[in-house]
Amino acid sequence: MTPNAFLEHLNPEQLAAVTLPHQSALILAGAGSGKTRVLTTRIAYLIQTGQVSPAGVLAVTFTNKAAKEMLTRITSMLPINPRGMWVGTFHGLCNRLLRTHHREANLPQLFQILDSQDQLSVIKRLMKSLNIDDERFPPKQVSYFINNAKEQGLRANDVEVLDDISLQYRDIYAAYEQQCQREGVVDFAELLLRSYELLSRNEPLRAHYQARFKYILVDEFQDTSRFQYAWLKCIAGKDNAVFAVGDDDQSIYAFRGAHAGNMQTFLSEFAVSKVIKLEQNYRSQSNILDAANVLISHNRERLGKNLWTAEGTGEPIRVYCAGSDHDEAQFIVDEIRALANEGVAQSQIALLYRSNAQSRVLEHALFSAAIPYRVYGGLRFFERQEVKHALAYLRLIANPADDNALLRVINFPTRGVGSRTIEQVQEAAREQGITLWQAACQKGGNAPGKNIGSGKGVPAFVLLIEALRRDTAGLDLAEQVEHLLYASGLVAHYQASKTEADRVENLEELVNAARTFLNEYDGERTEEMPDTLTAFLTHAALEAGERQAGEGQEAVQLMTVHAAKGLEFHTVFISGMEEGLCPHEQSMFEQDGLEEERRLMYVAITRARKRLYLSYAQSRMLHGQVRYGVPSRFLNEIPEKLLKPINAPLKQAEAPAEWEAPRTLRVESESGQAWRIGQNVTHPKFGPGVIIQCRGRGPDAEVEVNFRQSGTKRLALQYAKLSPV
DNA sequence: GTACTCGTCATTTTT
DNA sequence: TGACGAGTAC
Repeated sequence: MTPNAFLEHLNPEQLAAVTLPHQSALILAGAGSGKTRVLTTRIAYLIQTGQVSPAGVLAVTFTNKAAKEMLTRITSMLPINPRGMWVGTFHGLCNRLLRTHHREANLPQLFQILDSQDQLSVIKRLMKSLNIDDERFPPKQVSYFINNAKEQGLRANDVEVLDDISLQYRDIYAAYEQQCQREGVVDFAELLLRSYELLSRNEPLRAHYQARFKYILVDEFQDTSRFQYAWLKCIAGKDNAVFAVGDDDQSIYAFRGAHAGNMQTFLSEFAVSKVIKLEQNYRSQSNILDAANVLISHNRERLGKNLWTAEGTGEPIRVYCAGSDHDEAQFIVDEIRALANEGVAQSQIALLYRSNAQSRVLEHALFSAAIPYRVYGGLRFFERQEVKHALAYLRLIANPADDNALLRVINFPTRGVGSRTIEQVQEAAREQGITLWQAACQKGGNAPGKNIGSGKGVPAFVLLIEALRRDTAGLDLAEQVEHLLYASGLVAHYQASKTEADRVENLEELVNAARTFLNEYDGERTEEMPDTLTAFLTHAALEAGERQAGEGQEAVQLMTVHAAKGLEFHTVFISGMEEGLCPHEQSMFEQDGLEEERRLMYVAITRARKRLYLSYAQSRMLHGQVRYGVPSRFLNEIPEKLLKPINAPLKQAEAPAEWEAPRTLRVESESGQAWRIGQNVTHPKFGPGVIIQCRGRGPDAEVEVNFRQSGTKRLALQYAKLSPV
């Protein structure tokens, strides 16, 4: 393929972004503006034109899914081995770095990764052994404290101590650090921190990577945390080009550390002279986009951007006022039925809500109506209890020092190792400064040391693990997993259970997962990851797998607004448009909480291609109590002209004051210039803003504009020196 | 070891 | 309301 072939269908802004010379740039990519396309085409273009070799490309994404998607698209454009490129999540890339340089990073090559669950159980165990009151210091808080410190790049020694409480937190952090180091395990935050320390302290290594990665591309840049930004800055150095793609209006993860302010910082620190806005939307019709534009214009903290489409106006946004949450659900069900008659595929219909608890009523109504549906959320494959048990056996085979894995399965399935016995093993390990496995072996092998426990459980366990290690030695990964499932008694345990028999299926699925993994990765064994088993365990920790939900079949899609980011549907229902729910009341306590809620709403609206429903309920069952709701303020922020109330009036009827020119969607000034709701404009005095209302015609035509700096103003077109942006 | 009760709590979530 | 964790009783 010639470079021209994949540049052909790009619009001018996309083309400019794709073909940008070697310099740092910010691409403000609105919803549905072809962001992934730009990113992947740029990589393909750079390689194809010989500006960089695959090995010189570093691309960071936020999810594994996005990384995979990017690789697939690139390899479909170019016949290259993607292995040379570094494409992955921050954590995935850090893992790769640390495996390659484990010695310099002071880690065992086969270090294991703790997911959040594992981290919490390590903390609980640690606190118990230190006799720390978990009422005064809830383990969840402790993990938050540790992750937070790491996110700021702080080791336990660096944490500022203000009082006894923070002293205690710091001490736990220090003990936790030691413990992880001893066990050869690393948590998510540690992956980042450790690799940052590695690069920042090891000058030759840093120079090596800076010389290598000429082109660094970052997806979803608005979701980077402060530390991730620092990491990028470190690896980019002075001379490399960072191509950051993001949308500040879609920043909805501040609560977990995303810092959209990185965009501004990036502009100044990387001396960015090129900001390209991708504003043409290829997804939604203009009523939907205009609503989104006007809504988001109420946010003050913006870089500014306005979506437009060539797709036509489309339908008005339907607004439904329900008496109760049940009514609301019933209304949605009825509409879905009607849509089905119109031929809309069920999988093209999404029901979005702010919080998971809201899905219950909807599910109930769908179920009663026999409409198939899929709920996204809940546990993921590698987070399931039975899968984690099986993985714990694997981890023990790979690394006997993994105390956490040992504790997970020493008595599962039960083999007569009670809590007392476990305590004795822990005590023996602590006294002698050895791992739990070593302590257990003492007991098992009748080696010198205290006699632990009274039963045969511990020796049996030791023998089992040793047998597993021996018997799986010559097998491939899938066979190892399969062998372990039966030899450990896991399968037998679940088969015998009345309530948990369905877990056997997931265990069998784990064998499939291992086989798939083997097929995909085995041919690509590299020096940085020589051990297939550890590679698989890493994969399981870093990539928790699909959210459950029956794949493939036609079904209505239910999910939170957060989960819907990046997706699109023919029809979208946004339910629960009530104050307290959307915007969520909890968000009011947060810094810039309301603006984030508005962005959330913006994301939700821009998921719809053709049809959008907003519904709210006057009463709703919440926490076992009936709550009476008021329509969300966001409804009022959307121009009435774009809305079509389905039943009740949207607002309380206002006393008709003085006569007002009828509101319209568009007006023309006498010069013939057309103005429409949602349009970006600029005024010599008030600066940039967005049109939120249009009234009248001819010489009386006027518009209401929400200016970024000076708020809402009503302007007569005849006099105002307004110009389109 | 399991089955039960009681009390607590209640956004959003990826790695 | 209902899910989950801790603690207790058999």
